[in-house]
Amino acid sequence: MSADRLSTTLSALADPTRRAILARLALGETTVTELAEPFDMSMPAISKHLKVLEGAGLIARGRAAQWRPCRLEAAPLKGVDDWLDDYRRFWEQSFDRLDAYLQTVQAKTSKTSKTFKQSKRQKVTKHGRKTR
Amino acid sequence: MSADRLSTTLSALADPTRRAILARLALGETTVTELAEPFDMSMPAISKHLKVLEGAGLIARGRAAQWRPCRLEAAPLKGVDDWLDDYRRFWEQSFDRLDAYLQTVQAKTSKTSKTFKQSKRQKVTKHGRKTR
DNA sequence: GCTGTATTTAACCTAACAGTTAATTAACTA
DNA sequence: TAGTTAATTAACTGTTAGGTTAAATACAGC
Repeated sequence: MSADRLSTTLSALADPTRRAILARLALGETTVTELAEPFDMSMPAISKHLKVLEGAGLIARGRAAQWRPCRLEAAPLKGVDDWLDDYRRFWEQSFDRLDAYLQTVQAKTSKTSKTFKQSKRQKVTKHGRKTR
Repeated sequence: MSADRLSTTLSALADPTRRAILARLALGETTVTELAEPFDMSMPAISKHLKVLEGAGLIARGRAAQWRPCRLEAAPLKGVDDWLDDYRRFWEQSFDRLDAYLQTVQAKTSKTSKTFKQSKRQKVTKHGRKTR
């Protein structure tokens, strides 16, 4: 019993139904019935998924009459992001090489290399890499 | 059979043994025996973990005589990072509120608020938030 | 071709996971 | 109080995950 926090978070996220639930909750707090609505699945099944998400600290549940409103708790996701940090350089690195290569190619087929100067305000490269 | 890519990636990452293997591979390519060494686990168990990682595209395997060198393939991790993007604001938001609060507190206990001006070169706040 | 080394495959076990239906709890409503 | 709605719990089922040991495969060197 009781795997480490990150393992619990990741295995909670590994299920597409649970990720869809989180996506819905990103739009705002809602009830179990409304959360269940898009899925071709029984209520108890949804209830179990919510329990898993709650166990991972990814949602919190309140109480309002017979409803149990759920809301997103994103804190554990930061744990995933932090873990990813150690690996970020691996995919950014390869894109950097690709960028360099593409610039070389473009420099050869173009009259002036100034055409390819990037704006300093640009936040994301064409390969979807974030600036940090 | 065949879950979606992101689910496959996340469930591969949900196991601490497999994450430890990736951490080792981040240091460089190596053999199965060396990967197995730190774990109190049989070789076939490690072999299965590697198969899962390979299935998720997180490692690639070469061949050199009787050895099968493994190397990290970080591309699927970018998929996780991209998925996280939609949620990043949720934890950053709460830290922003905390920052604001702390600044208010500090402003009250300090003579001059200029003390708290942040350097433009700073990449990460004291709460470990990345600038984007 | 035999022997040793690296690794995988096969067969098996157990526990956990994702789902079901039926019963139960909890709260509002008439 | 009886009935309705929201959600969970209980009990059960089939499948998958993660581990084991023993056997098989692949290659190198003698």
